[in-house]
Amino acid sequence: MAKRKVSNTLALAVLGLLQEQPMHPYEMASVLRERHKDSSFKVNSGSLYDTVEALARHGWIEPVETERDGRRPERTVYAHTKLGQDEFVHWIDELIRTPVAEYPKFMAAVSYLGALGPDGATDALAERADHLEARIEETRAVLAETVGSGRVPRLFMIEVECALHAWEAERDWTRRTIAEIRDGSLFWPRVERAEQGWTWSAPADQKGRK
Amino acid sequence: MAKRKVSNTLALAVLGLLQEQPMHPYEMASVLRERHKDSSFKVNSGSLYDTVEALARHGWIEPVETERDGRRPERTVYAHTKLGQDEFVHWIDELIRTPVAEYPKFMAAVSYLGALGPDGATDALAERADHLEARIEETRAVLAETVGSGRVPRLFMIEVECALHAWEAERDWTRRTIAEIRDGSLFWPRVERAEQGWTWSAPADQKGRK
DNA sequence: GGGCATATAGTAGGTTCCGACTATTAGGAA
DNA sequence: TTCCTAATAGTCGGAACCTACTATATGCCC
Repeated sequence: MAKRKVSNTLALAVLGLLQEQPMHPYEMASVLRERHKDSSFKVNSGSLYDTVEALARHGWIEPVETERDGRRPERTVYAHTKLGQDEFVHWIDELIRTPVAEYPKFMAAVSYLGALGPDGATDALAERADHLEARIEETRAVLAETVGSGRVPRLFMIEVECALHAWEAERDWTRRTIAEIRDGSLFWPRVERAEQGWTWSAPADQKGRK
Repeated sequence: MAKRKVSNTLALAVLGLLQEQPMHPYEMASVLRERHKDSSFKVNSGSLYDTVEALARHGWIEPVETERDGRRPERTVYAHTKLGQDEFVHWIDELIRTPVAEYPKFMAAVSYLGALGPDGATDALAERADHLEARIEETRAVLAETVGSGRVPRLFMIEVECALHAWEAERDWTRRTIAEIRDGSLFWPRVERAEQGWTWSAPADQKGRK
């Protein structure tokens, strides 16, 4: 499978918005924020303008007019093309169908959880769990006042439910891990420098060596 | 909180490895792969050399010798510094403690799940669920032959358990969503262009308008 | 013992991405 | 009226990142 011409997912958001109506980049950013889509897409003005240009280069969108309001900077309004419309659907299909490796920062840190020691680790994990809890509450509130009130169809906010589910899972894992460190079921080896590489203490009678 | 000098998590991996012993970049990559850490860190030789250079620039690591074996390219061996050691622990603590926004590609695509239509969506989601299932099985196998056999302490592979948990959650959400689309409990509005913006059909008697 | 795949070690070059900045207008406080 | 802030609209320079490539050495199959 050949690599995508434009791989930034912000491009997906742009294509999505232009399915509805022509827009200029600044408006795209505003609409995305209004609809809470800025939790699924990193909406950064620098990236946005780059992305729009790249999409135009490849013929997936095209400028339809440039307006100027007083002495404000000129704005270029873009519309999607037939090509862009097809690509939009194919891209979504591919992204849903095929999981790709991602490298969340948390996973990287958990890799070296050992470096914090059992107390440092439980402390840091506990704080994370609290932050996650707060974020989960906020998200639930957003869902309640949009989908819950019938103002927005549930399908249009489905990614928020998906994210919510992921955070809940992360919170649960975090809490469970804290508990396992506390009650000793996650054994904490003491690593020591040996003449050749490292040795670590083992839970029962096992001894390991790298 | 001031921004980190080097924010690439690959730098965390480098610091982690150098806590054990001095190494040259190529060896770091090999060791990371050996230990299955390449699922938490994107190990790319180009990025690796850049990252190592950046760490050296900031004084977190330093070159200790350059060797040459026959006519092979020269290799520079690096060691961590006191600064790098402190930074390593602080960085991990921060990453664990404070969740940061990330933008997985799947979330972006789910945002526009509607574009696939109910049948296209269930089809794509089902394929994803199968891929996830396969990945989960593989990961379990890896855990069994390392931690399960007592060759590696569980703490040293804890990030693999964390990832496993996340994938299981994603698989569950995916399966549940497929079921909800099929049985109609996730209502699929038909969106239509109106004179001003868009209208969509509503499940019961509700009507919405953006 | 010739050829081919793989492991070793790193470089080069370009694209993408992002934070920080510019400049104008509108609205309200004082 | 003037000052200050927020909103509007976008630019710019540099860091990060990744792909593709170079070049040597080694093992091994036939």
